[in-house]
Amino acid sequence: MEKIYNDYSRDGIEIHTDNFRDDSLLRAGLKLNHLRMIVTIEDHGQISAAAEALNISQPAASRMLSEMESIAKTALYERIARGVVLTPFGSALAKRARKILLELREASREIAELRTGKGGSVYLGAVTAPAISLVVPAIRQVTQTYPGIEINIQVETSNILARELLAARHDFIICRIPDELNPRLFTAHEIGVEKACLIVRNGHPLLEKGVVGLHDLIGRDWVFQPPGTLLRRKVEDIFISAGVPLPENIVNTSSLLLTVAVVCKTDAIAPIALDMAEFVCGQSSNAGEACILPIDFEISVKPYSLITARERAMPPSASLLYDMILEQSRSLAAT
Amino acid sequence: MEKIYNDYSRDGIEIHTDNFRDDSLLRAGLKLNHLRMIVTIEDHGQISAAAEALNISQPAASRMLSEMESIAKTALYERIARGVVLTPFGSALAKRARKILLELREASREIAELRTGKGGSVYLGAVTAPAISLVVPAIRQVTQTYPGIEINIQVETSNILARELLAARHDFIICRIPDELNPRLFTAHEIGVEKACLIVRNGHPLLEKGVVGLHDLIGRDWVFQPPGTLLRRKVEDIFISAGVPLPENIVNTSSLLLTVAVVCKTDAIAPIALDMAEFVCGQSSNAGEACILPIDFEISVKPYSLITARERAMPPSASLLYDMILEQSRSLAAT
DNA sequence: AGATAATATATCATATTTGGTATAACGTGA
DNA sequence: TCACGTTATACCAAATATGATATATTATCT
Repeated sequence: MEKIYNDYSRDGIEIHTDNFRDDSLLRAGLKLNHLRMIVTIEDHGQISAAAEALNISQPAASRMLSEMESIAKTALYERIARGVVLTPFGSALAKRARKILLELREASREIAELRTGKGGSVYLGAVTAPAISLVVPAIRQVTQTYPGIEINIQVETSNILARELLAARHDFIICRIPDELNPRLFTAHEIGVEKACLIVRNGHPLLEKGVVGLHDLIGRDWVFQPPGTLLRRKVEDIFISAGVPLPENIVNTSSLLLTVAVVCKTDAIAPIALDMAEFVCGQSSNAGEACILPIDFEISVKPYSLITARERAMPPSASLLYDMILEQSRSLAAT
Repeated sequence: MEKIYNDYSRDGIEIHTDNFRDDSLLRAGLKLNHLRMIVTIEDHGQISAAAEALNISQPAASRMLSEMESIAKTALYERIARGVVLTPFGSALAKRARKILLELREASREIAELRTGKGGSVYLGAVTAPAISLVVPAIRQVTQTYPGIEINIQVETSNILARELLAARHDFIICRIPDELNPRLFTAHEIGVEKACLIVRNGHPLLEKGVVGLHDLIGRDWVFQPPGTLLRRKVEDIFISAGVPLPENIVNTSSLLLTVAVVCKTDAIAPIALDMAEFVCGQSSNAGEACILPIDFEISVKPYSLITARERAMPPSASLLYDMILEQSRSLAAT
């Protein structure tokens, strides 16, 4: 008989697990739908709501939960005022169940990718800067290796992206890990620092100065993102650290388009991500009328990382794109 | 209704996955026993052998496989001369199936641990040196935190341990990754270098010299492990590099006990792992008649690492012991 | 105490699963 | 061509699952 090779070794050495016959949950009759049930119970906190989400009647859901308790030989939930809450046993099982169902979903995805002969699909999110500087070049590369690959990119804030990753709607993300989320949930490789710069319109008076300093910026007009945003606080910190009065004439907007439009048509100064600025100032459009103001200080914001959820499966296509982006960031760092 | 907290965040922010309703394998009726089937087929290469392993008849196994192909909408195996081989689709599914079943087994283990109130169980393997220098101290610590924890340690060579890990019979291992296995299958943290030293009996003539050099060792009697072993090759390399003739009067044995016995009763010199030597020379037994020979060179063998299988689940008790060993190795490195 | 929201249990009907045995079909080697 | 090893299919019986409706029970709030 031809030898069956696993990919454990370089030269085909067979390594077998046992066939899981001793697994008590398996032996007792646990089913995949039980796993869906407990995950849905954890999400909704009510048996009737979970039943609705799973398209079964409430008594059917209740009985399925009782079945699970017989299988696990322990209480998995208890009633509270309005609904149920999982016990530590139930939570432990729900956590595993979620991972199992995610793995199964990735199996579905992988088989679908293999079956269609396409290059597969990838779901990723990125904050704006690396979306442009890293993802776009890597996409160009990967579509040559995987003709027909389907790439889904969400460009959003780190807070939103991190939650989408945890909710398993992304394979990986490029952003920073928000302070209010537990960093142990993630695996992160720092791949860049999100630098910013100031842009002004072509012909702006400050451009005649060569390189400008903080003091040259006093009393000027500004376009800023809303108060509290990261970039804005960073610029404010630079002013405060240097003992320079904060800008006073400010337009507030979170829209990059509006920011650029204002900058092009007025003498306002706007801080934006360096990668974004290089993109904007290189376009042969109205936006091409803006340019980067040479300054004698640096605006660094927090680093961003290539982030996955811990112990999360990734299909081959996503792994490939991940690796390409990582490589791209190393190339950029080396120049 | 009381808020249901996942452990995603520090202050209880709910993040929901969808309820997996779009998962094509799930919708099409995939069952956990299908997963057992395909894993067992991959392991055995024959439907009749897999049927036997799963305690069902051959026709039942054959039909189950056909069912799976209907569910996956693709061919998962093809017949060969004697038995079957998995297609790339089948292999992809088997890989995921194995992970799912391992996760489920860990769920069983975790629930059993929680239910019995014991400290849980851990399966680990270690090569001899760190088994003594790191695992024993960590075990002392962990049994205080987890009274009743059940720890299973296999002390073996790296080749054997790595295969046992891949076969999911260990939670983690401490050894080096064998050259013939694919290192991408593992996650490794280097935690120590397996240093070796020379031992001689108390009263050995060389002890009168204070610190001895390579030239002092010419023409002496030796006890070595068999030709080709790591430590022996390392010592031979040291001699060759210094242009010193290799030892000629050699006893070959892989038995540590025999090695120590010979050293105690003759003027032979033996290289053994430093951690082992410190253990051996500290005993109030016959072995206590040996001591470490002060030498003016160092015998380093390959580093050893704390190793897990990639993307493998670990129960809390195993994670705790893993972390303790890692901490222990950092403490040792800092002194 | 009563109303309300939610869960638990009983019962039923129908469908599905699951294992077996028997045997046909296939692929290979001599 | 035949023998052998292995898989594939047909058919059957029994068990199990799965959903529903009806209604009992529980917990909380007013």
